[in-house]
Amino acid sequence: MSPSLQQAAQPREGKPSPRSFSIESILGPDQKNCAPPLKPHRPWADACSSSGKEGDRCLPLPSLPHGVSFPCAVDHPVTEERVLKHEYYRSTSERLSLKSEMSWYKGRRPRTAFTQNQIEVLENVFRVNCYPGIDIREDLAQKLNLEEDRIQIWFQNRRAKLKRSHRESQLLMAKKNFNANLLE
Amino acid sequence: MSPSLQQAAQPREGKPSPRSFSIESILGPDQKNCAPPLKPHRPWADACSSSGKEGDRCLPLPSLPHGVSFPCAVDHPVTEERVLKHEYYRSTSERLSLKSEMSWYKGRRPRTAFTQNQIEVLENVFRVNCYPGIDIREDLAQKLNLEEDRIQIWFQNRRAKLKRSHRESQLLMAKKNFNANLLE
DNA sequence: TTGTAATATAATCCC
DNA sequence: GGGATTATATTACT
Repeated sequence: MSPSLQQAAQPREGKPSPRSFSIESILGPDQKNCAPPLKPHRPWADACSSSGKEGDRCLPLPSLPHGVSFPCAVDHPVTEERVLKHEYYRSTSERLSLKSEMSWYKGRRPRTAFTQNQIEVLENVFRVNCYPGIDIREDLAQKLNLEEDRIQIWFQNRRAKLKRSHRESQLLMAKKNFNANLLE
Repeated sequence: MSPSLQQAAQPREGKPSPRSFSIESILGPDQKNCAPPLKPHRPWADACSSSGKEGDRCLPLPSLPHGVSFPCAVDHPVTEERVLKHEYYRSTSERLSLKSEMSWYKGRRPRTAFTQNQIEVLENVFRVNCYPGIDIREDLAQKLNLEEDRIQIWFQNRRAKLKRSHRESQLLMAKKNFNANLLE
């Protein structure tokens, strides 16, 4: 136990005001049934509500009218932040067999299909610079008629891919060397 | 040379270009945000340098078939040579100039995977106080068997996340109100 | 089944 | 501390 920090929790920054609480009370008894973390972060999803097409079934969003204030000292219900994605998916797994019902389970941006030309340009840029700054990305976005966000994600994934492939080839080489040594 | 993608070329600013690539005119002037440099103290990165065992976290590095270089920043032989000696750019001020060419990042701490329980506790504390002082963090660290540093970073990221979600829901509401006004 | 766009978040840089 | 960005791990779609 650390009795000393019951409420010694005073940030020297003097920022927000914590209340008195003990970690024990938090760590303590029930730490199950607590809050599901996370939030969606899907800006494009609001298109659903205005399109009217499959609007209301688009998101598993709970009540959103949330006027949560940021300095989170007191009463903010983190709980409402989102319905946990995986749980949601799993609980509706039966429905997934029906393709026609799929649409309402997607809280995900529709996968972008890059054209051959777009990929070519991106690859060429990547070859020279795999960390394009914001201005380059914007420029590319405009020229390729893509959102800047797609570009950024693309580079991110591309770097990951490069790294992966490199790692693999390294492994392969290591194995080769290993075998070669055995043969000596 | 890539015949079909000249379209991407838009000489916005003149800058030294590695090659006669048309696209590189786009990315020539890349200033910042390129490769993450190194931080002074990273105990966990020890294994990375020099020793034969290239940690999996240490980036894919110049151990490719010699002569074949990395697709990124290929046109900087000097750089690549330097790269071979980790200590070199790690300790020199020159590393700043290498920054934009260093696409590989060596000493990153392995990503921590928190357990469900750790997250629950952290979330619970966060709900009460999202700016825990050093003493609380230390206590948490001890109780959750984590480094205090992990805790601090967690809270930092958690605050960022909250802020983001708050910002987004505000935006959403604004849009809704906007649409509602249109319908009146 | 594979490849990869998208997502979530820990770690890092820079102010 | 915050903002922006990166690396990384994972998910899910084609």
